[in-house]
Order: sequence, then C-alpha cells, then structure tokens
Amino acid sequence: MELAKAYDPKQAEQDHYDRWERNGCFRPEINEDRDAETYSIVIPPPNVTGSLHMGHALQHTLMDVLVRWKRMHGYRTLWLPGTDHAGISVQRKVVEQLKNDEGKTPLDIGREEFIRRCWKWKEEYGDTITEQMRREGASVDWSRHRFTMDDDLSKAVRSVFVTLYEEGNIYRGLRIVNWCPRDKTVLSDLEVKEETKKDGKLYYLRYPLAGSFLVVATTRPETMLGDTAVAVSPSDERYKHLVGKMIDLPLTGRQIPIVADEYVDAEFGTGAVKVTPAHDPNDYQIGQRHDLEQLLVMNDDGTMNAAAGAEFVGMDRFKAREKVIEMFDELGLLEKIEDYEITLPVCERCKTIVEPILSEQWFVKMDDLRDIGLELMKKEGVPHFSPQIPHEKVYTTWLENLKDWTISRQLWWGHQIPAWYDAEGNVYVARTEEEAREKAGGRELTQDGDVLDTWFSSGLWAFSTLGWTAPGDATDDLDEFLPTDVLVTGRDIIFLWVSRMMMLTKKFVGKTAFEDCVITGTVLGKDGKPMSKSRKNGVDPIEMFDKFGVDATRIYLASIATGADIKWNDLLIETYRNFANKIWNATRFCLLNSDGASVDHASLMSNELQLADRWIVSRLDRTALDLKKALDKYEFHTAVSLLYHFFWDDFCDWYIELKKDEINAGDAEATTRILTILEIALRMLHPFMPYLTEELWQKLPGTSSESHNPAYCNAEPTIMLADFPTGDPIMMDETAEKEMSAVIEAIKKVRNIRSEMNISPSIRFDVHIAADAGMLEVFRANEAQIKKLARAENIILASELSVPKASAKAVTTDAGIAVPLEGLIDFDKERTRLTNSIAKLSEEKERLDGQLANENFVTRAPAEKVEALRERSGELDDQITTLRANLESLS
RNA sequence: GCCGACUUAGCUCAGUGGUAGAGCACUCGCUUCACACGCGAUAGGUCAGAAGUUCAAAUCUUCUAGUCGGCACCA
Repeated sequence: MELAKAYDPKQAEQDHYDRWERNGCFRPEINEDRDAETYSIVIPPPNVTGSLHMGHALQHTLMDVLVRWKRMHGYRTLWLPGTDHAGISVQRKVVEQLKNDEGKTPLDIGREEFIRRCWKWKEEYGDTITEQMRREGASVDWSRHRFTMDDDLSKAVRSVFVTLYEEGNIYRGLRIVNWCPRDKTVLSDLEVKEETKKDGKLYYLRYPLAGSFLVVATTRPETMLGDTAVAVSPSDERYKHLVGKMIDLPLTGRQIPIVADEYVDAEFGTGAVKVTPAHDPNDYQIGQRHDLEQLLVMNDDGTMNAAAGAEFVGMDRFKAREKVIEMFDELGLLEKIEDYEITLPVCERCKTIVEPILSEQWFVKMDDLRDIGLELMKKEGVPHFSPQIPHEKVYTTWLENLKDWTISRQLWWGHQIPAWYDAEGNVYVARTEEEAREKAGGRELTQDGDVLDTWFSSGLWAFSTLGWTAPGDATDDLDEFLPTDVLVTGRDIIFLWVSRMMMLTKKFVGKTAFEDCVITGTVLGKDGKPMSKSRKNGVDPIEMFDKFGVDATRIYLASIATGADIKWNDLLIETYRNFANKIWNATRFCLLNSDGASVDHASLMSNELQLADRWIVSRLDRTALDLKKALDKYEFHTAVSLLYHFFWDDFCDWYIELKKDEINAGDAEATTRILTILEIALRMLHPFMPYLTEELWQKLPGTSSESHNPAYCNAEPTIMLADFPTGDPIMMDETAEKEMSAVIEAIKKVRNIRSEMNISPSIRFDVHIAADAGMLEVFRANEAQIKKLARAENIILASELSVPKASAKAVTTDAGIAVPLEGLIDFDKERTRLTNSIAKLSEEKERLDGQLANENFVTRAPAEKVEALRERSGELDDQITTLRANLESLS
C-alpha cells in the first residue's frame, strides 16, 4: 500500500466522524462490559446564540482527550452535550429581528407569539455550535443532547424553585437591584462589570437651611430629585446641632430631614450626604435605619418619572443630570464641580450604565447553599481545581462572602416563574398552574410575568440532563453518571456556574456534581488581549481547522499549559501540522515496506530483539507510563510533549533510521516490529489526534485483532475503541537505554566532526572507536547502523585508538572516537574544535569540583547526589585528558 | 483598598531545591531512495531587580518595579 506524499486532513476528517456516530461509538451503551467503571463529563452548555470560538475549541479538546482516553481504557464513557437558552441574548436577537423585518416591538405581537418566534429562532440558528462540534471530532453522545428549556429540564427548574420557596430559601422582596435600562431587566451582581471613567465629576450642591446652606457632594445629581434625607456623621461636631432639623430640597419644594448615621464618613467630601433610598444601596440601608420615604424618580428605561417633577418627566437620566446642574447654577446653589475618577457599573452584555433602583424581585437566599458549598470544599476538597492555585482560594473566598442571588429577569424568553397571584396579590408557588389553582381555592390567578435567570437552569445541568425532574427521582443515568468525573471550563464562570452547580446538585441529589474541575486559561489574540469582536483580534477555530487540520489545532490547544493564558500564534499550530505530516510519513514509510507483515504484539516479546528494539520498547513503555501520570493530573501539555518527542525524536529520528536498512531489505521481523511500535504509538496519540490516527490505523494490517478491547466486543474495528497502551514497568530496560545512548552519542560526535570540518555528506570516511570490551561488543553489534547514520566507510573497533596524526578526534562517555582525514583535515580548525570542547568540559568540571570541595555540600547533600557528581567529575577528567592528548598530538 | 497571577533564548512558551529546555526564527551544510510540513550541525539566556533561607534557589521567603486578572468600595 502506498500513501500520498503528504497528509491531507480534510479527507480524513470527512469520513470518520459520521461512521463513529452511526456506529454508536460515542454512546456509553457501546461498552458491553457489565462491570466497567463509568466515566462522565457534562459539557458546559454553550449559548444557543453563539458560534464556536477558541475558548470552546480549547475546552472541547481537553474534554474529548479525557473522554477518548478513558473510553479506550474500557470505561463506560459519557460525554453529554447540550445548549443553554441564553435568556437575554436570544431575546435581544429576536427583538432586533422583529424590528428590522416587521418594524414591530414584542409588545405589538404579544408574549405568546414572541416566545414562538424565539423557539423558531432557536430551531433555525441554535445548532451552529452543535454542527461545529462534529467538525472538532467531539465524541459526545448526541442521543443525550439536552437544551435548558427541554420539558424535563423545565420540570426540574420548577421543582427546584418550588422546593426552595417552600423552605424559605426563595423569597420575593423590594430591594435595590442592578437595573439595565436598555434591556429593561434586573441583573445579578455577577452580570455587572465595572468601567473606570477618568473624566467623572463630583458635583457639590447647596441645600438651603435657615438662611445658609448645607453642601452635599454627588456623582449623580439627578438622583437628588429622589432625596428623602441628608445624613451626617453622628460624631461630626460641625453638624451636630442640625440633626433632626428639616432642610429645603431645591427644585422639589419638599423639605427633608437631617439624620445622623454611622455610614457617613465625616472626612470625605463635605461630611454631609444626600440620601436617595430608592436609587442607591447604601442610601437604602440608611433609609431603613431612619424609616425614610423611598421615592422612586425613574422609569424602567432610565427616564425620569412624574415623581421627579413636571420639568423632568420623560427626560433621560443623563439629560436630567445636566438640567439639574443648570437649574442649581441658576439658583446660585451650585457650589462647585470637581474632576473625579469614578468606576461605573455597566451591564456585562450591552455596556449600558446600570442604574441601582428599588424594585420587587425574586431572590435565592444563599445561606444554606453557601454552607453546602463550603462544606464540600473544606471537608471533601471538592471540586478539586486544576490548577489548584489560585482557583481554590478565590472560590472559597467568594463563597464565604456570598450575597443573595437575584433570579428574576424581566424577559419573556426563559423559564417563567412558577408563581401565581390572585386579585388580592396573594402568591401561590406551584409546579403547575393546576396545582396553584388548587392552592388558591379556585380564585382567578395570573402568573408572574418574569422569567428566571438562565444560570438558574444551568445550575441544575449536572443532574437535570441525566433525567432528574423532581426530588426523589431516580434514573439509571443519574445512578451511573453522577457524580460526573470532571468539569472543564473557563475561569469566567466559576462563580456564575461552577459554584451554583456544585451547591444545587449536592442539595437536590445528595451527590457532588463533579470531583475535579479543570479551569482553562484564556486564548488571547495576537495583541495579547482577550479575543473579542470589538477588538477584531479573534481567530476563528474553523478557519484554523481548514488551514492546518482539526488534529493539528487540537493537539496545539492541548499543548498549552493547563490554566495558562496564551497569545495566539499561527506558527505554533504549524508545528503540529508538521507533526501530523511526520506521523503520516512515518506510517507511509512503514507501509511502503510492509510486504505482507502485520501488527503483532508478540513480536516485541521475542528473545531475539536487537538493541534498538529493546531500546524503543523501553522508551515506548516509559512514555506510556509518564503519559498516564500526566493525564491523571490533567497536565495535557506534558502529555503532548511526551508524545511529540517520543514519536519524532525516538521513533522517527532514531528507530526508523536505525532499522531502515533491514526494512528496505525486506526483513520480515524488523518490519513486523516497526509496524507494531507504530500501531501502539498511534493508539497513544488518538485522543489528541483522532482523525489522523484513525485514518492511519485503518490502513495498518492486523490492527483490529491485535488491539481489540474486550469491552467493545461487537463494535466495528476502530482505533477509538481499541485498547489504550498503559505501559509496563517490566518492559523498561535501563541497560538498553544506556547502551543505546552510547551508540547515539558516538554517531553524534562523528556527525559533529563532519559538520565542523565542512566535509560534504557525500564523502565517506573511516571511523575508529575505542572502548572497553563490554562497550566494544555493543558497538560491534550495531556496526551497520553506526556506519549508516555516521555515513562511514568502515567502522574500526579497538581497545586503543591507533590512527594517523591527520585525524579528527572526539570523546564520549564510553568511547574515544577518531576519524582519519588525510587531505581533508584543516589542522587549525581541528585545534579550535578540540580547544572549545576542552574549554566546555573544563568549565563544567571546575563547577563540579568547586561543589565537591565544599565540605558542607559533601556532608549535607544526599549521598547519591554527591556520588553522582563524583562520577561525572571523573568522567570529565578522563575526557579532558584524552582531548588534551589529542590536541598535543596535532602539534 | 483587599486577594491573586505573571515577568525564563529574537518570538511564543515549558520547567515548584541539585549541571538552564522546546517549537519557531537566525547561522552553516544537505535534491541521504517516509517526510523540504524534511535531514544533519551550531549559535543564542548573570531565569525582571534587591535582600534572605539553604551545602545548593529560575524554583522557597520578603521587598521593589512592570504587566494582567478577580473582589470590594466609591457622597
């Protein structure tokens, strides 16, 4: 069989995914071993409005590596996919569409029709990511695909809501909340981000008082229209006499009291604070303490309402700010305006400045849930974060300071809150409308118009996706797959999602959602900043797939250190595209000469193995063992590096080259062995590079019978269901590794001589090697290989070097090497070469001897360290002596 | 304000107490019959700075500088 000269990823990517899916390879049911352990991961559900970005590609790669790896080990493996309904995002898209296509608003078409349009939008565009995941090679069980608004998942949402309500852990109340005037909905604290504005202003306003003024400072003058008090510090001597008095509130004709409150810092500003309980969280608290009126002066779109006064009704809040200042100025009540750096709360999604506003909303009381989360972390250490630092601490600190969670949203798309009101305003919380009606004794009911925060349903994802709809539910999937083994996600949603899923899963199912939590870093744009549409520094994973292949992109993403941020750089993917091509061509070489040979694992157990065979088997097993250690610790980058160097350096650069002559000569045993090593290597690479390895594995003769995994007895042969190489410490061969390095070192020295002496590769010369009897045997056994790789005419082995003066010489740990170069040698160059070698070795020896001369080191350092240095120092001594003699013989 | 991370070869990054590493780029040489997406050989770093702990520090501690992140507050 002959392969194309270069690997073409597109062709391989087309065929295999469909076949895997069609054959049920992604389903846990493919595993027929009744006693198999399970392994499960739920995907962080991507937003239905989204399309695949580099962060997904990274996370999906890591999840797929883990899942494929465990599946090949014979675990009953589930990776559960799905999407999130993304309340605000979808709503915004549909509102926009409605406006553009029909010039209508949601109110024009009504709630029911609007929701229908949202579903339609979801059906039409919601599968973008799903399709892109197929391209990624993600081995998810599509038959278990879930959407947060599926019937069962919605039932789960209602059950959880009702239970929490009945326990008193969900309540409805009037609080100061974060309000987005653009989206016209409340936001949780986590959905509010901060923006620092350097050009902010601090306005000093005079409030008239008995012929004089009290000056207050504010950054939001328009809120003064809603002031219901002025507060001063109780210990502030300047104002003590004013406490309890009334003061005129300009522009409003109202009089408001002066109160004393500990919150006020006498040192800051004027020491007097205007109090607007309906528009500021701190003022709200002051208001509570002094029983102040809560006067709401704004509408839900950020315009002023009637309570603000006739001149302001309908005016935008920022316009009103200017107007207030203007009017104060005209009245001579504007003391001054100072420049002031402020940080403004903005809506995470639309960057609109958030307005703190008094509003009636639903909240989850977090005390009980927080305790559950903290206990899991403190007693059981879950989730175990990778990397542990700094996430564990940040997570714990956040939990410790957890505030109540605003869960209602003024949207139509989402899970409508299962609460109904009668005409008197009594509330009935129930799983269904019928149930609510029953509770209400037949009274006329209206359902609460708000929906729940999308993260509320995402918080149930670990168990709602496995069939849980109500407390007490038990399903096979819950039983088998919960707790899930690991969650792989980005640090931006540790609080929004990871923590909530942890707490809610434990509370409602009594199990941990997942044991481990891998937090990936951020893939940054070329400019070192997070990729974003506005910065235009994004890199589309699909374009990378097209340009370099899915496998190259995947293994590159896996090569990034866990949790580390990385700047995007095409050159790095190119490394792995080249790697894919290397694997392709190594296979091409093996197949070119396979001639009826086939994979045979027994061929590696033979007593007849040559040094190179024993060495590559030893390296292979060492690599497999180290690979397991790395993946167990989620050190994907270590795993990639092991595979890369094993395949390229050990297998291609040395093993293939050492065996090339035998294989080209049609040596059946050699061919069988190299095919076998290659086949094992492909299986180790498969989780990282699924398409390439499947493509090649299918072409190797004898793979399916040799690598059969009993857990998948009736499945069609595929590398993804073959056995994963585990490595066996018994196969490690220290002697072979030591002897092989002696051979490699000798070859490298000869190559170095050739290169430094500027001798063309086409010129062959004799190579003399001197060593002790044991090592001479090793060189003798590998004479043909040394001859080939050093491009030598003859190899002359002896216990002592006996060569003409016109020779280039070198030393290795185990041997002396000489290359007679009559007519080719440049004595000056050779002298320089030897002098440099001596200098280098001497430098090292001096450092070692310095250490060995230090009595403290010799007595305090572990004996084996000291011994190792002594040995090395001795070696260096021998080598230096030899090189010096060589140098002298030249003059 | 509090907490944290990062600073290693020209570039992008590994490396958590014992002789500084990789890929790419650079230099030199190769149409060596798997691969130029390749092969061979070099060169390149007082591991941000300072102090400390230790026989031994890129690695542990403290401080400084710079970059970035999270949280809180902000009249």
